[in-house]
Amino acid sequence: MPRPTIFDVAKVAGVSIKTVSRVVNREPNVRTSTRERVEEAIAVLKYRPDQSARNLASHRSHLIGLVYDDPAAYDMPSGGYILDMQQGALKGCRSAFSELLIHPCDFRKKNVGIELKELIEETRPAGIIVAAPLSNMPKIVRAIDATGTPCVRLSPGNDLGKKCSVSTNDREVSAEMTRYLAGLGHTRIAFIKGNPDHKAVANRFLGYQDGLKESGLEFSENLVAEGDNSCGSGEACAEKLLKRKKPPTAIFAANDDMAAGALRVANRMKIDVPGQLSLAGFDDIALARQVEPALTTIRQPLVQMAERAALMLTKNNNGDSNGNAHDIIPAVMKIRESTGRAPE
Amino acid sequence: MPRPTIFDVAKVAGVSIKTVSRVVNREPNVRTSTRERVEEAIAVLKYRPDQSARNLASHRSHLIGLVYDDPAAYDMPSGGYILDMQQGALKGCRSAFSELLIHPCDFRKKNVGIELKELIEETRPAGIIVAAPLSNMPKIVRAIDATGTPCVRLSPGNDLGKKCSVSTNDREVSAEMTRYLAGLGHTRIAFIKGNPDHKAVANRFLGYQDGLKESGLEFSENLVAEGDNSCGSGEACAEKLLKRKKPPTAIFAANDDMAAGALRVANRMKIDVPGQLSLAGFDDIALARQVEPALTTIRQPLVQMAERAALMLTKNNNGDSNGNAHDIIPAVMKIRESTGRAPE
DNA sequence: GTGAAAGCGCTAACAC
DNA sequence: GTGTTAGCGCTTTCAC
Repeated sequence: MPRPTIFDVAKVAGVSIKTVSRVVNREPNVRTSTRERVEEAIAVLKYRPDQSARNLASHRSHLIGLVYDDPAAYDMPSGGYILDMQQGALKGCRSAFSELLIHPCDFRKKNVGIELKELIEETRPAGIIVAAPLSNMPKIVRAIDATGTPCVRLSPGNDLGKKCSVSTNDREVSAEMTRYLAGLGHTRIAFIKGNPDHKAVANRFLGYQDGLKESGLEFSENLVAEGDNSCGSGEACAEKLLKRKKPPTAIFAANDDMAAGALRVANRMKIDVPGQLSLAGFDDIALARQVEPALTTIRQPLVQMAERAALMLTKNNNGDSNGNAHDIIPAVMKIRESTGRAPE
Repeated sequence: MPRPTIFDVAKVAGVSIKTVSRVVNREPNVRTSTRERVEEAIAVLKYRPDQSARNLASHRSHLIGLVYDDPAAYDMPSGGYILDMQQGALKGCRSAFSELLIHPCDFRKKNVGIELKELIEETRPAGIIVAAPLSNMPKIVRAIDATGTPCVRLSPGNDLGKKCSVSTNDREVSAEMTRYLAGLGHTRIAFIKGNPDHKAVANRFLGYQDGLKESGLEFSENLVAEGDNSCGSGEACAEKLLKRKKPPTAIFAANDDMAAGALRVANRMKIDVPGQLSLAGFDDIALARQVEPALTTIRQPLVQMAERAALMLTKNNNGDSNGNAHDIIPAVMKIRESTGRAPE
């Protein structure tokens, strides 16, 4: 039995192929009852549009590109981050009968822009999702722009510009975490900043400062260290912070990898967590639950963010009259075992 | 200027489109002089065949599918495993001007087979790479077979069958690790088995037994526990093992996630690693370097394995006269901080 | 060896 | 709101 075509669906539904096409492509001007008949026929026949035929006829592809920082390019093992994005993007693509093409790329290479442009021109995706921190890098965004491909940026930081974006409330929820730590009685709350290339992560630092202020706590540069999002940098920062004459009783790291690094240091220095030191991260990657004690962190809704981005690209959900949309999907706190009341 | 089609090339070369097609597809029955004329025309016009049109007419594509167990389907956070495979597959695909389509799927669902078959029929990939443990599951392999798509299996265990595969020497290197632990003076070396669905992981248990024998050590069921590859199951197994009246002085887990779970237990029970207990894993995922102390483990060459698989599918490198090939890429031991001499 | 014609399954433009 | 018709750029027959 050959696989059903649009003609088979049309016959079963008693309509023309054009109407089937309209339903499949979610075009307007189809009566609801007609649409339902067609949808039923599609379900009965298990019809799946042939991508090659669509692409050929429409001069577009139904591929969505997902561009992100290549985890193999350096020792940045936030695999969960990427997998979550893929999962969300895949979900969005499937619901629109599109396919996902993954494009890890290393922004440290001088010619990333050219490589990316070539890659896009070769595969002609219908749209591109760019993950942070690439989403806030001019050379990356310009390269995509040059191909004329629609693009949605994930967590581009504050420079929203003309393109669509999907972000989370990094700043607000970071303030919330800081207030939570203050509420536990901590007065010396340190912060480990992330990779400065990553603008959205920088917002977490601003949120930390907001939270301090809202809790009536003084901000001090002595309680801040700058990492690069890696676990190793978290270790280095924690060591520096904990060696201070007045060490912090709580450390809030801009991501979980760095928080995990800080935890390693605490274990090594025989500092009890959360008895003597509270530790909080951001992202809620799998690692947060695998370390001992499990990390209090903030769950970034990456899956939903990426799904939303894919939908913006595949449906025509994208925003205002200029085709702009800047969605915010809120993050939520996950209180686990690594935070507790401040020591006496 | 619109991009040139096969007609433009035919006109410039003074031949029919069929001849151009023959040249492009490296088919026989073209006079050398004709072929050269066509090739020159292609070069002059910078002609690139339109993939969609090719795919539509030929019912094939230049896509390679990578099928693996969906990490979102359960709490199995071995993200590094998947990312490494993707990286390798991507590398192989690029060198053959093909694209990679990722297909996470949940083998626990009753209708995975049907879903997978539909997905393949929709995208019509030129080949499929199936990761373990899916690669040793009849219902998965059969579903792919039913589509007639060429397929390379990654670590399918011992049931090699007719299809191509790429594996590592799980058994031999596990024996090596066991001998290494024995060489450190350990006589009660426990083993945490992995998910029994995963045949290649089962080979690691056989290797453990080989290593014991080669070291003159007695095998005992009391020193074996069965997990499911997850970090949590590693915890449960380690607890069971360490509560024995004669607890082991070394634990070898069939993967790093479970070894990390065992490490959590040791930390909780204030058992010094590696002073009182040595711990070894398998895979060398990022987590192995992020925990404290860093795990002694075995580096599985996943990147190369997946790259090899992609090349088998894209070039015609695949093996013997029956189109079979069963490549083995050896794994190597990574000795870190979690193993040391047996306590007195 | 080479070519002509007939689709592949869909979308686009326009008719009704 | 819905249908008709003509391609999209290529591969496949099969004839020469």
